[in-house]
Amino acid sequence: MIESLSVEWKVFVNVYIENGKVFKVEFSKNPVEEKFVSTTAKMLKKDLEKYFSGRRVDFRKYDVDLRVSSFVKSVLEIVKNIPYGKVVTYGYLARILKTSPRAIGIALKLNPVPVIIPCHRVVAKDGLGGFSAGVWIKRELLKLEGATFLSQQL
DNA sequence: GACGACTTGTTAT
DNA sequence: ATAACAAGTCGTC
Repeated sequence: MIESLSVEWKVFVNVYIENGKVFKVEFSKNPVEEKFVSTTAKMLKKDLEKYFSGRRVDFRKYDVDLRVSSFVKSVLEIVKNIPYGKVVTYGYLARILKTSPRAIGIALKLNPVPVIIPCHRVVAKDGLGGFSAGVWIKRELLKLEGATFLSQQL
C-alpha cells in the first residue's frame, strides 16, 4: 500500500512511500493529499520539517526503492552517503566510477528521490550545475545546509 | 568569458 | 542498431 505526505517549503515537497520504502519525491506547486499511517512515514515527515527548518538531518536511515538502471543505482548509492552540508563535483564521481561527468549528470537527473538522496550536493567544477526541478531549488537547498565553498555563487 | 571537442548513459528513431 | 541529446569538463582564443 502506498502512502503519501507533503511538506511545505519554498514549494511543496511531496513524498510517496510503498512498503516502508520511499520511491518518489517531487517538488510541486501543489501539495499531495496526505495518506500515511506507518511509523516510517511519520518519522520522515518530522525529519523533513526539521530539515527544511534548517536543522541537520541524516536521511541515510530511510530505505529507498530505486526503480532505475544499475548504472544510475551505482551513482545514487554513492551520492546517498555525501554528508549534510558537503559538496562534491560531477567529475569527482566520474573518476570513482570510471565514467564521464556527463554520464553522472544524466544519472542524477534520473534520481527519483531528491533530498532523501541528496543529488543537490553534486555540483559542477566551476558553478552549480543543473537541477531538473529548477536550479534555484538546488541553490536554496545548499543555502539551507550552509554548504561552504560555494558561498560566492550562492 | 566564449567556443569547440570529447565524453558516455539514456532516449528516441 | 544507430543517432541525437544532456544536471560536464578540458584546452584554446
